[in-house]
Amino acid sequence: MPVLPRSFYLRTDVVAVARDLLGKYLCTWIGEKFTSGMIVETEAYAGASDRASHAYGNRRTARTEIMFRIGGTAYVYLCYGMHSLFNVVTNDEGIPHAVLIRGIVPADGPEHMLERTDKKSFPKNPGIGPGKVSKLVGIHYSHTGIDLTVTGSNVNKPFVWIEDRGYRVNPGRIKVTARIGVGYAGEDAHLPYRFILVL
DNA sequence: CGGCCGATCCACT
DNA sequence: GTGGATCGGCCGA
Repeated sequence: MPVLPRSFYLRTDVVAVARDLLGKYLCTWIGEKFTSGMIVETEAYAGASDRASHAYGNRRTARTEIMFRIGGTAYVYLCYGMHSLFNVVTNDEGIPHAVLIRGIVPADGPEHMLERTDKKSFPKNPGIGPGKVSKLVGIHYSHTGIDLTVTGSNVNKPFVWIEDRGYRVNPGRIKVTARIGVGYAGEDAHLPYRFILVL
């Protein structure tokens, strides 16, 4: 399956990248297990000019440094002390744009996902919610910085990448809303930067 | 070094 | 609809 190339992530419009990630497949080879899910919800974070972004005003810290890397890098951080949230860095090196992956529909390796969530069967929407996305595919905040354009499966080393499997998204099925949990961002809290693929 | 709070989830009522 | 879990990041002293 075609892995999304560097050029996909290098585009300058982070909002367009967030929209285009709908229908793509988030894949991981972690802990000797392969799992994947189709992306159905994303949020764009426009870096320096976006009050909701961790990198607002080009703020650099040990954590946000990853956001300044070249597009196609994974930015994963811990939220509420217990959830690893997975983001895709976009744009050129030095421009801290990112897309938060908020929801997936399980595809490959459902048995591993059930094991990771300690369940016998899937509930209604098992992969909706950014914390659940990471839980299902095995992503941990220690995986921040991984190169998303490199894939692999046969050594004991974590790999994370995104594939285009040819699923064609009907634009009429994309719902656009404001982002979740960013009330502190003032006017930027209302920006239409959240994309949901209604199946 | 202390303290506050977060791009959340789930069990329980 | 509500609150508890649970801890790294960040800021100010």
